Amino acid sequence: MAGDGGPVTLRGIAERLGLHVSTVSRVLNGPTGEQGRAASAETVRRIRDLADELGYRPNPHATSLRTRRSNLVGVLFPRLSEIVVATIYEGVEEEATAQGLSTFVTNTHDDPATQRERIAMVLGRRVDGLIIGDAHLDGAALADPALDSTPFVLVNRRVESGHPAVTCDDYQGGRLLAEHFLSLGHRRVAVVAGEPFASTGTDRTTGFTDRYREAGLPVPAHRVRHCSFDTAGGRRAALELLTDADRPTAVFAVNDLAAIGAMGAARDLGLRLGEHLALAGFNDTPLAAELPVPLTSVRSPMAEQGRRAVRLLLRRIAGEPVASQTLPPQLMARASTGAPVGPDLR
Amino acid sequence: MAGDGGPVTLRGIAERLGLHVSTVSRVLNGPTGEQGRAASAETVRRIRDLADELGYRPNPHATSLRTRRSNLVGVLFPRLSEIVVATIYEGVEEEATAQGLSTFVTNTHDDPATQRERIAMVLGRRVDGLIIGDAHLDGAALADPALDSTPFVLVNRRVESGHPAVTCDDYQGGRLLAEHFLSLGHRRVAVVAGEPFASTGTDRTTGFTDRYREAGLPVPAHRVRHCSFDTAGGRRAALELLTDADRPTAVFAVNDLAAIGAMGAARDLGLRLGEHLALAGFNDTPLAAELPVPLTSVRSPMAEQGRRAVRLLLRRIAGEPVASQTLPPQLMARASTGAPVGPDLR
DNA sequence: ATGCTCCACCCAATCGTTTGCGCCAATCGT
DNA sequence: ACGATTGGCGCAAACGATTGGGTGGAGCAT
Repeated sequence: MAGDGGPVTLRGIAERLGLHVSTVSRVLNGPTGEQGRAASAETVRRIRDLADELGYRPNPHATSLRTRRSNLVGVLFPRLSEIVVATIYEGVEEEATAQGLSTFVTNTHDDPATQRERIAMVLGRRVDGLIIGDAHLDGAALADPALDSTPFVLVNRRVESGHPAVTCDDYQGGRLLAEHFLSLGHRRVAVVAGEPFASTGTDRTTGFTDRYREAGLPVPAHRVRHCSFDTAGGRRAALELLTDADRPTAVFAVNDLAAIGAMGAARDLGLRLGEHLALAGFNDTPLAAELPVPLTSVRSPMAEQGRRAVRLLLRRIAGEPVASQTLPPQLMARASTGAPVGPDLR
Repeated sequence: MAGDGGPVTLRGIAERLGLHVSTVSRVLNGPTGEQGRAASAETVRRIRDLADELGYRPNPHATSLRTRRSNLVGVLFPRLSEIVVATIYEGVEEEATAQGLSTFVTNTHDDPATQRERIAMVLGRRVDGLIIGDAHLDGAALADPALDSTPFVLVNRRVESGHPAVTCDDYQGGRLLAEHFLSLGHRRVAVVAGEPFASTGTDRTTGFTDRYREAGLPVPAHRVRHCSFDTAGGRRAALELLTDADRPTAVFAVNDLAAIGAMGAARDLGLRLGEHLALAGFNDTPLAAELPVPLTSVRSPMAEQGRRAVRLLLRRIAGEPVASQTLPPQLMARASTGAPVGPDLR
């Protein structure tokens, strides 16, 4: 089909048909419905037939150059190898594809310099907008003046300044878990809090500690431990918390990965989950339920966040007013959280 | 700085300087080194100064249109939410960035129709080449004639027809594990084999069973169970294998996720890992070591695969002859694999 | 003075589309 | 029968960059 001479262009089609390229362009861009007023019904048919006989695909570079619209969006994440992020991205990709957009996705490793560099890079690619999933609470990287001319929305993490974002209601998620721990009778609790620059971690932590404070059991500062979001960080933080003289009976790790690290720490200390120690994570990743001791976690709508972020961005690009959205979390109680046990237990 | 009138173009710079755009283009494209022969030293300086005072970034659409080179590569994976894949992609992205390329990455969910559609999509975006990480052994989706005109390489999975690929030496990895099980004295072993269309699973399986056959202990067909690559699949397959009358003493799951599913199954059956049952995975994902019972696994160089795939693709694009590469795996023995125990145990 | 070589630039075509405008013929109204 | 519509297309100018081919003048040797 596409055999002949190089890629099929509008001009190629026009010449074969003895028409002008502008006519062909109008027809091919016009609505598929019978009547635009692009050309006569007969001509329309001939053009359409030849176009897909030849497998014509418009050259996006030419189109973008002319229209100043690239149908490209840039997507920034700390690291795609984290399942939560990857799942959000799946939602982004799904919706973007549905809307005829392509995405440039890139890992910034939460490094401010890389963030700036990558923002510059996608902007250089002339994206129509960007979806930022690695924002730091202070919004530093977003202050780049180059961003003034390109619309963007946040996803996954929000920012203090209140830029439009789609996130899980992390604060509420933290409260849910606190509620759960309280109902189980845990009074001495701790938080593996993740990175202080990520709203996911801080909001979950705040929701949790707020609820505990309201219950008259404020969580002391030394029982809130910041750490990296991975297993290694969770492990270290948990180790410190659990070797404390006054060991907490329940630990909330602000994501499942950190929780798994905490499991490792508990194992090393000879503590059995659900018996000696209650442990909960966040995000309800597919692993949580399969672990030897199934992990209590808070389910957050990840792919949905991604889909909504795309739609939000589209509205921003269209110049419509937009507001942030938060999606409701859901508690998934499992065996890793049980009633507290007395200090006599070893 | 970029304040004034719209985006900075070559023409804008040329006009301000009273030069011709072609001169500016040559200077800005020329080597940074003092002496091309683009223009006088003085002119070069003036152009460079103004260009970065104004924050000039060439419009990639215009460049691509003219040069027929997009510096874009398409990347196909089954699903980015699998950590192995995501890690390979990190390698791809790192190297691509280093080489001045941008990537379109997309999830095909191992669905042939989606694969074809996505290939068409990235081709439509006029990528310079593609990196395919979701190939099926039969190479069906690669037969698309549209692919004839665009170079591509495989990563992660190879294909029967031998198209250039960068993979882990999965066969060798399977053998390593068989060796390990043999040295521990396991004679009745089983394989959670993953999807039959993915070379990763089949090669690991074949390596494993070959080694056992060589040891005079062929693994019967009913002890090799195909399943999806996720925890659910691993769980189901393991459940079937472990409820067999003649229960195997050791199980090799061809990836860590399936292994975790198998852990769930073992847990449900009351089997303790490393005591009643030896279990091993593949890929040595960061979780493996942190699990309550640390999981024996085979480490495969994932990011390195990605980096090499990019370099291989670049050579292909340049028209150089290329050959497939396999990277050596490495056994990481941990507590989940222990010596076999008699049938009396419960 | 003449012819040559270089240097430092400029010219203009081109990549493939989009889009405001204009033109010609057929049709319509009266 | 004649001016006014209108349908159906063609024209040409963009969009921003690259690149093969000039061109004019300075510098040099003869």
